[in-house]
Amino acid sequence: MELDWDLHAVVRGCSTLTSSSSSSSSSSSSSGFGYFYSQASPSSVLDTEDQHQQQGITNNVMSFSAASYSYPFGPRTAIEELHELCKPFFTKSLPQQQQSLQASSPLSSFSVAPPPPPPKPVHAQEKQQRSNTNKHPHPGGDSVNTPRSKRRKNQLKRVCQVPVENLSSDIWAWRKYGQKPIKGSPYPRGYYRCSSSKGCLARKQVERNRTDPTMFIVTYTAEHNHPAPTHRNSLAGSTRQKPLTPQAATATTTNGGESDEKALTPTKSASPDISVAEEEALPQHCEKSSVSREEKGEDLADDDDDDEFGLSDMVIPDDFFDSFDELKEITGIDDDGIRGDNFFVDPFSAIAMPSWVANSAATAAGGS
DNA sequence: CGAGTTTGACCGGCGC
DNA sequence: GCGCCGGTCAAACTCG
Repeated sequence: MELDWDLHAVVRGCSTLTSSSSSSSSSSSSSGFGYFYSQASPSSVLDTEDQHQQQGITNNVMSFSAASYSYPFGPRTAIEELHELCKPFFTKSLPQQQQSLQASSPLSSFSVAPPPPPPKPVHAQEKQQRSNTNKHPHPGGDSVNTPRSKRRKNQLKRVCQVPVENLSSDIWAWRKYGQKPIKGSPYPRGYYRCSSSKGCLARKQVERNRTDPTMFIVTYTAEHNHPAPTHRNSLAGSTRQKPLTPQAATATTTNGGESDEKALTPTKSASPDISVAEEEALPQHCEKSSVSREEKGEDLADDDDDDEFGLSDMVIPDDFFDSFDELKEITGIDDDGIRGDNFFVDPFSAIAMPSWVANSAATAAGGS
């Protein structure tokens, strides 16, 4: 309504922070990329909403200042770091060969779309669906697969904080299905669901950080249950994107929530925020540490299934590896690992912005 | 015509 | 139990 920011409903550059660092990190707002998982368990932790509103996102988000970040454990390669970060989320359930695959192609995890577990006897989401479908037997086919899930506390959420400059798009096609003003925040929250697959439960919420308008808070809910699209041009919604002008991009990123969204987003390219593969990877390897469901046991089981399923079905776009090559050139990283400090100068922009991605990001940002 | 966005209404979780 | 507020639906609309 008032904002165009939703166009930037893009997450990229998920920082590779360890959970330990998250616990110790305090706040840092700017150039970092933060993320955290909300724990919507019944008893504890504030839900992300509350966190945002009551404490300010930066206090709760593990912000990551790329420029200043340094490894406490001595020289490591980015790949190793990624592996390290991913371990908790992959090794547990990964078959041996998949693990080796991951090792040989570290970034493969970026394109993995851990889908929601297939039908299982007792599943939080399923229970959720059941109850929802019972209560809301929406005739529409869409609603059958994506029942209203108002059981917030049972939802798995992964929250990322993305600086404006790191906004881009992802390989997934997102369709906006709603936007609401959030109490206490001058900026509305946009609601997106995956439009790549009708049955996909993946959703994300995008809102501007009220304490730092230059940051966007992206909350992922559920997982994709299908492989990532192999080519951007196959993404639904991309047709709406218009060439983005730098001015437009600036406007969208700097106009706080107060700006008129419609004015800024005449083309309605808002949501097809297409982001890089890593966006998807972002929640995963960035920090699958905070899963929020009522029952952690279930969480683990579900995650296992997710990972396993996702990897088996994973599709890695050719462009993706091309992009990685670009990254290596840009960062000076060779196959042996990181060379120099520049890798973390803006690791996400590099990783997340391969040429084709950069273009789409610009389109998305501007199109909005 | 298909796919996406906008937007008001509805529903239910959650806090008091 | 009540009310607030977040999440979702779905009709209407826009755009290519």
